[in-house]
Amino acid sequence: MAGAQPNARSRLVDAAIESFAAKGFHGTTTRDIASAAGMSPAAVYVHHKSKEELLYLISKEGHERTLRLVEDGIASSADPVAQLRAVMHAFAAHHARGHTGARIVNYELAALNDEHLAEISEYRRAIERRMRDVVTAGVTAGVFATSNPRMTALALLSLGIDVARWYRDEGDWSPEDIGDHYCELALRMVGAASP
Amino acid sequence: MAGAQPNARSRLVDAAIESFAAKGFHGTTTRDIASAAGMSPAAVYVHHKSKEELLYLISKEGHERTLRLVEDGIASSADPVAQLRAVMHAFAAHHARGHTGARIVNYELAALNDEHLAEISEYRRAIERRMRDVVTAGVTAGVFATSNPRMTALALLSLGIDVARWYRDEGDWSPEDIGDHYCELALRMVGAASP
DNA sequence: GCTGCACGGCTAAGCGCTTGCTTAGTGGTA
DNA sequence: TACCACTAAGCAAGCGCTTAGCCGTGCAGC
Repeated sequence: MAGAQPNARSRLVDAAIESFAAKGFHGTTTRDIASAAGMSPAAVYVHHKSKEELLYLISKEGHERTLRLVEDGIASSADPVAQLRAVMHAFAAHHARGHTGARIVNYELAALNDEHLAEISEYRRAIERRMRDVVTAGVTAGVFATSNPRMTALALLSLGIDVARWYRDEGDWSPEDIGDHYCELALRMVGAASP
Repeated sequence: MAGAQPNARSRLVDAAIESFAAKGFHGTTTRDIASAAGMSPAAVYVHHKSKEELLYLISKEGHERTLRLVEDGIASSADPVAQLRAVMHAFAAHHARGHTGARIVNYELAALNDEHLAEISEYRRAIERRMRDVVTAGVTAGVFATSNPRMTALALLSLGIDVARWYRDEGDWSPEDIGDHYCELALRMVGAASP
């Protein structure tokens, strides 16, 4: 019936993101994904090896983007205060704007197979390390003051990640609003000197 | 073979908590639950109406406990600073200690049916209202200072909830450690005067 | 104190359906 | 004619849940 669609593969990925985010990996059937992409169930397997690999693809892409975003924030300045501001703003706004994908990235790790999970965990450790480094750099420089830099760094990421859980597009706040306020919260959490 | 077990019903609930937390509601089969409780698949339906109702039971119990915990923290004092300290300590420590159940409470809402979800959502709104009231009371009293009390209150709950996602029993920190540090973070987030 | 039997917790077996995925083939393009 | 994107049909396995019946227990009648 339909001829070749040049973007069928990515349409399937988009459909999978929508479905996994709404119903979870195990709550989504390959038929859900196919019909959300406007194709027959078999089309999924023309373009992708398995349902799990589709999840891995989404998870990997999402983690890469998040790591890049954190690294860009750090690279934007040599000052820990400015770094934290940049990272937290981008991180929180991203988890609001991209909450659909971010839900999969953060809440469907257990559905990955062992090999894929090991690879994805590496990204997560890298992200945590980057944030920890920003906080400890600020403490060392005397511009931050916190009794437990490691837990504080984890809490900063945790706070940003959880935005993906509660954020709604129809809500009162834009991703930008959230980025702004979370910036203020982050600076307070690390005990940065008041402006 | 086996005789009557007086606690079979609650053993099935415990098994469901373990299974749902580890593999998610849709990733868990009724056979998983039964065998984790040391029973045959049919035993689940002797004591519970359906798999969904088992989830509802766990979710309701968990939400009740969380709401009570927040209310107890507020009732412990008339001072917003002391109230926030009590609530945040209990809330964060609870999400660490009870991370297994808390994961179901916070991440499996979408698997509830419409009627059950409506009931559970009422609990969540009540919890949010309580936290918002503490923050606004502090702002009104002049002991807290934040540019967006509503978002700050949501962030406080969000921070506590996400503990359930990342906390591991084998980690370096006890629930008490987390309660202590999250207290400090919370007071900073609301802009409480330094001690 | 013993027997017979109703009761209720639990299981073996399996029903109808859905799952992830495969196979064989169709139809448009070059 | 060869190719490629895609589908119709369906397979084996696993799903939530039901049914029929077993077995240990407790109690009425003797």
